[in-house]
Amino acid sequence: MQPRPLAAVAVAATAPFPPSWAHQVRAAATQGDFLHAIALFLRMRAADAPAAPRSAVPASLPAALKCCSALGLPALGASLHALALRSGAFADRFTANALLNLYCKLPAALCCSPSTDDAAGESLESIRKVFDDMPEKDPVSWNTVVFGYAEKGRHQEALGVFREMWTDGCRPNSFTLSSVLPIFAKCSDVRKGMEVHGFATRNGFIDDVFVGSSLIDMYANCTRTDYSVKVFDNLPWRDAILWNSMLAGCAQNGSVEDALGIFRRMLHSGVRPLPRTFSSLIPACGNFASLLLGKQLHAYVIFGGFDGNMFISSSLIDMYCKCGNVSIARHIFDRMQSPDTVSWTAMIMGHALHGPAREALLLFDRMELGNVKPNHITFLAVLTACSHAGLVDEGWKYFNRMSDCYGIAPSLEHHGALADILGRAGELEEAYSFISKMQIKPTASVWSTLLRACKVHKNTVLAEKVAKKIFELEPRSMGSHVILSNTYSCSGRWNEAAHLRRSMRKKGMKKEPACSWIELKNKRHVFVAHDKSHPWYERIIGALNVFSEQMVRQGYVPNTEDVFQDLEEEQKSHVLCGHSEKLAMVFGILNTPPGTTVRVMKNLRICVDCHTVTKFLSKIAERDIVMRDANRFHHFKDGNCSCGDFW
DNA sequence: CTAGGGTTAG
Repeated sequence: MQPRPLAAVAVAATAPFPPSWAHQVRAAATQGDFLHAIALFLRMRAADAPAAPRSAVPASLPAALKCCSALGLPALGASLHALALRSGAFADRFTANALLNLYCKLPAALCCSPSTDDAAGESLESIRKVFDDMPEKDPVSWNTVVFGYAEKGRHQEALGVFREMWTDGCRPNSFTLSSVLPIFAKCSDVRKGMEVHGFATRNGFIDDVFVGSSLIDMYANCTRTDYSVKVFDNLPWRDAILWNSMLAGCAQNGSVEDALGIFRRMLHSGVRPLPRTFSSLIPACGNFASLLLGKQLHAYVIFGGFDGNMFISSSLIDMYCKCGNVSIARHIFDRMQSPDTVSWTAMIMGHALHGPAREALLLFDRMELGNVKPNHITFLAVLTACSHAGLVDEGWKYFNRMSDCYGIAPSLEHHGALADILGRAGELEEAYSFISKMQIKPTASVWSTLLRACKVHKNTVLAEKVAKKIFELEPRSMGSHVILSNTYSCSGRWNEAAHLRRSMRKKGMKKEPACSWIELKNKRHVFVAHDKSHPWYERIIGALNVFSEQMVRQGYVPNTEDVFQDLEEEQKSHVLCGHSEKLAMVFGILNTPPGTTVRVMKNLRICVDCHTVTKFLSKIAERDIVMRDANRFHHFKDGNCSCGDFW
């Protein structure tokens, strides 16, 4: 925004006393002091001031309308609309454009509509009506409407106006492009996005930072970060938001390394990070499950004075939970002044995944008492807690509470969670009939929670019935084939198990290789099951054998239930030795000082034998061991596990 | 008077 000293002087010279009302209103609005601006405007009107000339209304209406949209004041906006029509100010395109903007910015819920049941449609109508009635349309008018429709999710209408603008002889500019690009980002339409990219290049908009960041974001949303990088690298200069778009693009596409690289380049070129830089980076770190990286970023957040931002705190809570340190997460949570729904949800989910799950339910009760409204994800977290704690009655209670008290309709995921609760608790038939009676068509993943429960509770008959349902929906479901085969193996039905494995091979299905990893001194060590080529393999197996002698003296019996192959018992226990989580865990114990907590991550679920062994090891080696599998966290301490052997 | 980037689940 450029200061206009000469114009100001000119206005002041002609006004009754300087500076004029209109000038003051505009100045306050420009500075973002919307309340002050609107107060001034109203005072001017109320005084019916002799001091205020007739020209003061058209001169300050655009600013006043801007305040209404910024502050969300629909009723005042509507009366200004009437004033614009009465006073003839509507003929002024600045006023008309500001009115357009008002109807575009107001959320549907705030739109004053006599019959509130169609507030959204009402606001679209208001936009169209103002637009059609405008005496003259300029590029700003077109851009405002395109943006407004796009923002309200009316993509087709927005693109319609975009085309209409062409035929009306108004050329799109950088504003238009940065309103249209997010549409193609949302629906992942790279082809259309590239057409816009081409247009921007041909018409000299390619160096515009707004167009640039929209392009970067569009390509990233279409999983084409390679194009995002090209756009980014070709820009002549980059502001903080551009760096952020590129960083978020990498982070959302799962490349933490690239995101961190951008972060370093950003710092290196002297651009100060914004709060959003961290709320993009930290979740990526959490998904990468790197506690070391996460802690470094946390340190940066503290030194940079970014703690206190709710987005950042929530993402830190989630990151620490996902990286296996729920107590730091809780520390951050307890220090937040007013955690919002997301913060509570992240913390509840953290406790649900780490156990004791009761803690999650206690938090939920506190959240309700504190009048923070849970949402559908909060209930997923609560149901997860019930599932992990085996609380069937509580599960039903929360499942019903969701719609009864908060008007949230249970989604497919909520149904899946409840089915999981019933199944894990051994109420297999009830789970079966619950899934069968769902109003939403159950997916293979809902059924597979029950299949897993059938395996745990050794109900082969029901397992076959459930597996049939799954294979109808998803014939190549790898996990379900494995579980069914294991269910057969468990009950000694080797022929069926073998048959199933043969048919899997015929279909070309390969089991995802199990792997576990551990971070030590800024380095991640990955272990694949039975990978003898690992330089530490022999030493790890040697140590494992020493431990296992002690374990056997304390009553350890190998549990070969989860061994997929049909082998002799001794061979089976040999197979167990090579499991990746054991390799990673022993590697951790051998390479860290006594007393250090060992944190292991695994891509699949932990097997029964590894769980037992880890309990023994936590006692024998006197270590706290945190193990994250595909489903939850296990905290092993003094021979016990936080999951209570129920997982 | 108009435009760009973010947090919670699986």
